[in-house]
Amino acid sequence: MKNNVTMEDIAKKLKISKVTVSKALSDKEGVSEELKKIIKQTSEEMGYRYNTMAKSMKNGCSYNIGVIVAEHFVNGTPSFYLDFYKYISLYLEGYDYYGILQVLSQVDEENLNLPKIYYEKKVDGLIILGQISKEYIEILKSIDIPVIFLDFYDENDEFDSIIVDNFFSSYEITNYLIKKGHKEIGFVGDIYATSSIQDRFLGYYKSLLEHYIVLNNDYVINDRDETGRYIELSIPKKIPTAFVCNNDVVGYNLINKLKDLGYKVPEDVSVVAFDNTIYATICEPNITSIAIDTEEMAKNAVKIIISKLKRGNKKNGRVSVKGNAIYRDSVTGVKQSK
Amino acid sequence: MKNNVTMEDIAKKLKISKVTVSKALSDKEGVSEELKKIIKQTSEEMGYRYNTMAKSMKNGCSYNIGVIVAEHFVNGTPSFYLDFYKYISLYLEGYDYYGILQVLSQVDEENLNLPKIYYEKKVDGLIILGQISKEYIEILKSIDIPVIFLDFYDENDEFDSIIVDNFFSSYEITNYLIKKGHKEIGFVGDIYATSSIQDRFLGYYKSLLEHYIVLNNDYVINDRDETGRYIELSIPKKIPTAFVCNNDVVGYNLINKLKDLGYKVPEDVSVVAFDNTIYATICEPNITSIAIDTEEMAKNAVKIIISKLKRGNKKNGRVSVKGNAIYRDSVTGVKQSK
DNA sequence: CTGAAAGCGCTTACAG
DNA sequence: CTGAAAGCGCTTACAG
Repeated sequence: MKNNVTMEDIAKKLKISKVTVSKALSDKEGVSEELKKIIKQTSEEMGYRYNTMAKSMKNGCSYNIGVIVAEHFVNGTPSFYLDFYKYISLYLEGYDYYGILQVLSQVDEENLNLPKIYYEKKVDGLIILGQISKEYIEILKSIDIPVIFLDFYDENDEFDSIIVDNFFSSYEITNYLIKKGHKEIGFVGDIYATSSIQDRFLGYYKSLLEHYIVLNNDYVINDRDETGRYIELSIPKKIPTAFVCNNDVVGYNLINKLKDLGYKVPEDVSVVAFDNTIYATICEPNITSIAIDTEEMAKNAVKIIISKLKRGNKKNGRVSVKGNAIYRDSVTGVKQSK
Repeated sequence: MKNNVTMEDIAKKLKISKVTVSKALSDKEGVSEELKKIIKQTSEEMGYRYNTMAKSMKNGCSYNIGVIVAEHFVNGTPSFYLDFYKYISLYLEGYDYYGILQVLSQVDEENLNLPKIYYEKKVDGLIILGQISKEYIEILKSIDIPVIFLDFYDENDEFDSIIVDNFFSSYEITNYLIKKGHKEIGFVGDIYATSSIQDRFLGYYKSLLEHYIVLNNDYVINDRDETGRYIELSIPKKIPTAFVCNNDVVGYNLINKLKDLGYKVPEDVSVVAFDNTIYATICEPNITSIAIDTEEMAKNAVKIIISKLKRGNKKNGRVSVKGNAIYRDSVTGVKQSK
């Protein structure tokens, strides 16, 4: 079944040495153009397939990158982490590398078991996708191949990471609202809940500051209780003309709440949100939302890990990638509003 | 940086031969328990990691399985094919195999380029995820490693495949409706559009037949035009007490349509659908829907490809995996209906 | 421009 | 129970 044509076989057939075959096939110098052509042709005819593993043995690289994602991120419904992985493997291919996905089970994470692909030298580097426990980060330090984080960073900054630029994305979308004429702008989200909500709040705040708009605390609405469950939104009597919501679900809830209250979106109130999930599009009107730039982030992750492999494991620090605003129908200029 | 402890190093330290080390570490016989223990311990101390590649070289297996998915299936929003992939890599690990995902670009599919991972002998087998062109199937035949299809099958049955049992799933859910007392049951879907809709229709029909319920053609409602776009559903004057919808989106549309017409769901009309997507849960009421058993299908795919690797590339034929009904609030017994 | 030799880190017979 | 030898399929110096 398996064809096992090797360079040796080609060499024998052509009565030359396998060294020459090797050189010709990998376009190294030291073979006449003539011979090279013959070798390549014969190789095709014989159905030769390059054996990456032999090469790997020689230079001790597997040409694989492990992508580790904690179990709870990919349980249940299709996760956008798998979308990250898709782009990772896509860009990896451009460097002749391949991705090996390994789901880190709850048990392995708790027991601090390093991934099997590491112990088996299956991979030359590791991309950690999403958050993992502090303890696990700690043991990751003992690993002797490059490790980077994607969509997460460790507080001690020992590992390079690629993260969403929540701050800047929020700043930009708030700028956009202000450019549209809005001056009374609210923010929906528990600013103590997660660091990403916090950054989104801060970006919103910076935009206000830059435009000399005073932050009105009545306009900052909490969206969840201590357990993280969403709560009924309490809309202030005097309502702003626009809201920045920390995610689509909240945007969706807000819009429905506003409609119940008799407000029109976007005529009376404009709404923007984050994440560009299905909630942005099942909502009436469809919500202008900031999409995480999964592709750009994955591309950066690949670039960084490859450079660590090729040019030594130097520090790169954190790379922030801002989102893409997807403009839809939930925003209007404040002039036309009435 | 790279630690490069080899068996040889362990052997030297212990002043024994690397053969013995090899045997001890892989629990082969021919080493005294005593020595084995010492070897294992020393191996740990020295931070030895097994080099899979060397093993691979010896027996010519890469211990990787390629998973190929056509570009258009994973473009845009998170795809459930990536969910398949997650389970594939999960189950593969149980066999000490790993998955390498390769997205087959439109261009490569059209030009009939075999995956790079095949040419580079990176993988011992291929799982094709989702539909690919007839021409591509044809050139896949020239491949000398096992190839199987997941969620797709070729008409000529040259490859083993794991598919959704649309027929049986539909049959079961219709039985469920009948058990609930329904006798007037409609079907929503263009039965000429795709083979999966057809199978779902046929399963529904079989259930009717078995219960001596005559198929009423007025109850079979088309849901899309020739281009595949969804159309306005034309509800018959005399309405059945239940509907089987070929997917959630259609179920969602149907329910909204029924509500517009003044019917109550499920009080007046019960509705079931397929795929268990978000549309089933954003709908009021939430729709009872048949979820594709991604995990079971992936598990089967892995089992089959591994067995082809180990026990020779024998034919397995088609394996159908039925879905899991997720019961929600869109169905009620016909007795209570009024 | 061409090739003989050594080596990457294991495992598999085969001897002792 | 232990180990010397050969080999998996390449590539990398080094000679000629």
